[in-house]
Amino acid sequence: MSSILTPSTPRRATVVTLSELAGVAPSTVTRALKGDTRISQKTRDLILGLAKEHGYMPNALARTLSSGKSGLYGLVLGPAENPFYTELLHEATRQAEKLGFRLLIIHAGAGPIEDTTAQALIQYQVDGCIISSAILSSKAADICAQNNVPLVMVNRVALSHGCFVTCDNRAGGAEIARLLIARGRRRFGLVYTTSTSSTSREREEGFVAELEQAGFTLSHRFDGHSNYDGGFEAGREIAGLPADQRPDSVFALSDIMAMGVLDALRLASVDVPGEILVAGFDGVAASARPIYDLTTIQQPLSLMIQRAFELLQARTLDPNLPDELIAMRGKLVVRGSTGRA
Amino acid sequence: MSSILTPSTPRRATVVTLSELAGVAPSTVTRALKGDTRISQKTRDLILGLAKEHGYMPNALARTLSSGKSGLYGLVLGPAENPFYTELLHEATRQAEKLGFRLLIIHAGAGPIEDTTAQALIQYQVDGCIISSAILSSKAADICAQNNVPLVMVNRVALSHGCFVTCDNRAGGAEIARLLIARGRRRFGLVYTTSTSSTSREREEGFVAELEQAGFTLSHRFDGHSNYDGGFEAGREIAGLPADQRPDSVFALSDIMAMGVLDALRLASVDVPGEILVAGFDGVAASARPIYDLTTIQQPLSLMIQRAFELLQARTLDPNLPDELIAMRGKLVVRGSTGRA
DNA sequence: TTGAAAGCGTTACCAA
DNA sequence: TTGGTAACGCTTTCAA
Repeated sequence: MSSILTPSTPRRATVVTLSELAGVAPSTVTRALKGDTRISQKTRDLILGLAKEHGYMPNALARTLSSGKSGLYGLVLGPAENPFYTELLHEATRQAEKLGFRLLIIHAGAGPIEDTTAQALIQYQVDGCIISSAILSSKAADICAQNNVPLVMVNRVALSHGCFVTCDNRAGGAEIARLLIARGRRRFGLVYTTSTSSTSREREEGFVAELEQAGFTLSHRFDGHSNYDGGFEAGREIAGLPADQRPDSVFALSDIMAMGVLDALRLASVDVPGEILVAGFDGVAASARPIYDLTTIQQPLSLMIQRAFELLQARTLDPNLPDELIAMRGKLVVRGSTGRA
Repeated sequence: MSSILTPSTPRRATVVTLSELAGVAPSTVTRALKGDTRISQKTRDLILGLAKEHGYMPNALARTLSSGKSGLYGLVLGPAENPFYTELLHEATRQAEKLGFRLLIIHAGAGPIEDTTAQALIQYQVDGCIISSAILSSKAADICAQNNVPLVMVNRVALSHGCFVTCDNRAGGAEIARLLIARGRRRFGLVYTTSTSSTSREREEGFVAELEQAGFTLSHRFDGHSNYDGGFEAGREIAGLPADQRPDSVFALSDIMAMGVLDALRLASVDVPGEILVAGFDGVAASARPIYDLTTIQQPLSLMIQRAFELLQARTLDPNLPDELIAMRGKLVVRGSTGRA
């Protein structure tokens, strides 16, 4: 309404504006707005009415300045070519919305996090930060520590500072190993990744340890570069081997790589699961597509994010809480890519 | 360093802190920090030295309060199951980082944007907002208009208020039609979507208009629901038709749906491009995977985002600029899914 | 139940 | 070249 009367940049209503309109003090307006009980019904109604009428919106940034809490969480996202991070983004956004927080995108992509990125966290006074996958330089971590910004890593473990929430990657890797062994497989291929990610290293360790426990060993290793193309390339190499030298089962450390493997095998007319069994890890939505029908370890993403927020919120209230390290067991989802028992 | 000496929540250095340390006025510190020229080399060095020594970080929120610019842009993301939005997120993040802006995730997903979402934009004083795909209620749009928040839609057109940057969807649809016709096709299938998205409607119109111009008409229509599963379902329906009643070519209005179509056809052993040609729209990275090898219209995403930021920045400086409506021509990328000439 | 005033960290403006 | 001070919008504490 008012914008029609004042064509040139109408000023937004503020607490002071409203207080003048209502003939009360600014503090009274604040109280009425946040539902403070000790305030007369009459003035409250008056103020609430004025607020609505003038389309009042609190300035969250000003609030931060005086209250110290910004309601902002930083989000550092891994390379979203991997749908796992896409799903993580969705889930985090959904939950943040419900909790009344906002997410500041700090980084998205494969590269490491620059120091300037960490600085943005400080400058925007985030109440905490969720870091998935990407690598935080130790200097950046120091910056956060010095400025009391709580950190929670999701799907990777923390170096020296910060909480983390992960899947029990070792147990998941072991479970895949047991499944493949139970299916009578003896020549095990692994599509790994050289990224410094703790996550994939743990999955590999769990897998290999379980194999060795059963008296077996890895027969092939392929670098899948943590992405589809890397998986695809691995699949091509496998298909290119003479049939009697191929692995009879392949564990790709993430679904996105497994998808690449499956597509390459399909193009080469190698039958899955007839000739080779394939398993992945993560449980992204695409793994359930009929074309992939991929056996995988499903991460409890929603719960992981929920815990991450809880850790963050707790540390916003009490910065001196010690770091907590949470691991959740993933769920084995057996699908067609590993055949029938 | 100082944090070691003061274990209990060390206070961050501020402009005032530094000014006291240096024995100058706060305004002098501000000037030195932002590289104002008219300041003596000596004081500048002194102040810069102190700033570094004490790990000073400007408080971006306080800055907003007094300068009016937050350096924050809102980002409303469509359902990121569609890799197009994932790529958009990446590109926007990358460019924002380079420009010194931060992105506030306002929404991600299929649902419409609630009014509370629009409120968040106002409350966090964003300098502008990029909206991709999702639907902004007209009330939400009003809220933005009333509060002078510049809006730029990417990949969809604006209702009544706001700029937009899109692909020339009609021209793209027409180009696909010409290609299919040139390949000798006569029975044209369309995988459309009922979402209110202007984008897909335009693509469809361009496609159909070009067909009719050449004396042809659509023979089949399938609702693909804008996602993979919908495309897959459409593909199954197509494969389920008697061979002589199937379309001999299919245009899916987005790559993600086309991928579903291709997978369904493959599972049903329908040969592409032998029996049916398939084309998509968007040019997402996955369309280039050998398994899909999908002919598509490639949107100039990077440039689109760049323009979007430019529009936003210009309107931050001058809120009275009229809305600008930019369309860019996409590039036809011919791949194997439409066969050889 | 309400008011007054100080303070959050930064910038901008007017003086000196 | 620098200083002083008000202002941004909100919260909080202390008084009334």
